[in-house]
Amino acid sequence: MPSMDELESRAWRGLIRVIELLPPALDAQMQRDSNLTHFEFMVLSMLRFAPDSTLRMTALAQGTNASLARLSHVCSRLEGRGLVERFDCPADRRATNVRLTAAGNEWVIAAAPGHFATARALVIDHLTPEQLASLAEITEALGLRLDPENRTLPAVESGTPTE
Amino acid sequence: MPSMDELESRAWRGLIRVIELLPPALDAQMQRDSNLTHFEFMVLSMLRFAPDSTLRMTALAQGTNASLARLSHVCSRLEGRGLVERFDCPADRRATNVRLTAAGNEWVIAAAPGHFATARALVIDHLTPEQLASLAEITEALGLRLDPENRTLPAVESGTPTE
DNA sequence: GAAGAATACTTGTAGCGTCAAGTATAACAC
DNA sequence: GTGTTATACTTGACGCTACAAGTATTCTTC
Repeated sequence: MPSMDELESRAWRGLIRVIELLPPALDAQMQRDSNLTHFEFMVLSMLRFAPDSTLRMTALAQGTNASLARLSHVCSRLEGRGLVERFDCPADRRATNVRLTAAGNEWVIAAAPGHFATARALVIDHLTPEQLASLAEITEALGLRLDPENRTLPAVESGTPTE
Repeated sequence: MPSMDELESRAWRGLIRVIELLPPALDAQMQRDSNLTHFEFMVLSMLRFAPDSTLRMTALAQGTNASLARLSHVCSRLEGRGLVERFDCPADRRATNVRLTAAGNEWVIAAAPGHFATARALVIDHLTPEQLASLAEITEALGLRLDPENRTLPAVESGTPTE
């Protein structure tokens, strides 16, 4: 029977706990201070640093670890609020581009400091440089394994090796 | 302007990635194999190891890192499926107790192996013992900070003894 | 160059979680 | 005892995400 030893169990329960508590905490701050979801903030942030503040839906979905359906809904809302705009991609007419509007740009810029402060207050400031290095290593390893359908990383290789 | 250095940024992005991807992955396996949410599985598991398979709602909420409202909804569904039953707590009539039914017990027991296998396949098997130790340390530190209203840790001070 | 397959989305529906409000009991103050 | 406050939930409405199905292009193969 597959059970866990003490160390494995501690790590697992700790991870689950963080996973249950961190997202609501991030959303709460964002909602309160900027009327945004944490995910919406990520979307706007990615656009902000993209060339011409524009990305294709697929690229944006990959960059934010989200499904296309989820992103589509979110973009509809953001578009309704005037923070982004969508237009057909001239190069590939199946695709649609999303661009940050001027209003959207101002909105992210205003939201960013609070977000970084929260990231520090909730996570970064409580870890030593060694722990930060471990966390980066660990989460990068897990990220590779967790991406089920190659949604989130540019498909550098053809396949994910399965057990 | 509070920004992040390279190491902080890697750790943060990695953590966010895991947080976005792991919960859906856990839910997907549970849903497919046992028709349960990962959270529902946690609820049933906690009850399974509680004395008399019974816990008060508050204790159960703390143990699963959830709000009382969320737990209440979930228990209603589980009760509807006959996996748990609720009854008034004789010691404190404000409180309600939740008990695992026989059917519920069988259901968790059947679901557990698949869950542990998934935990291994997605997380544990990809980490060295040192990384597991780091992860336990890190997540426990973060967990302490993340608990907003002291919901999730047993209130050691005021004491919530069962019955 | 036409059929079939793959890609890139969009949309509708259903389910789960959060928030706000409500009820009932207990504990405390005086 | 009585009034006030705190605790322990429950419930209803709303928002967000997943899933499934649908549409419109592009690619591939022959």
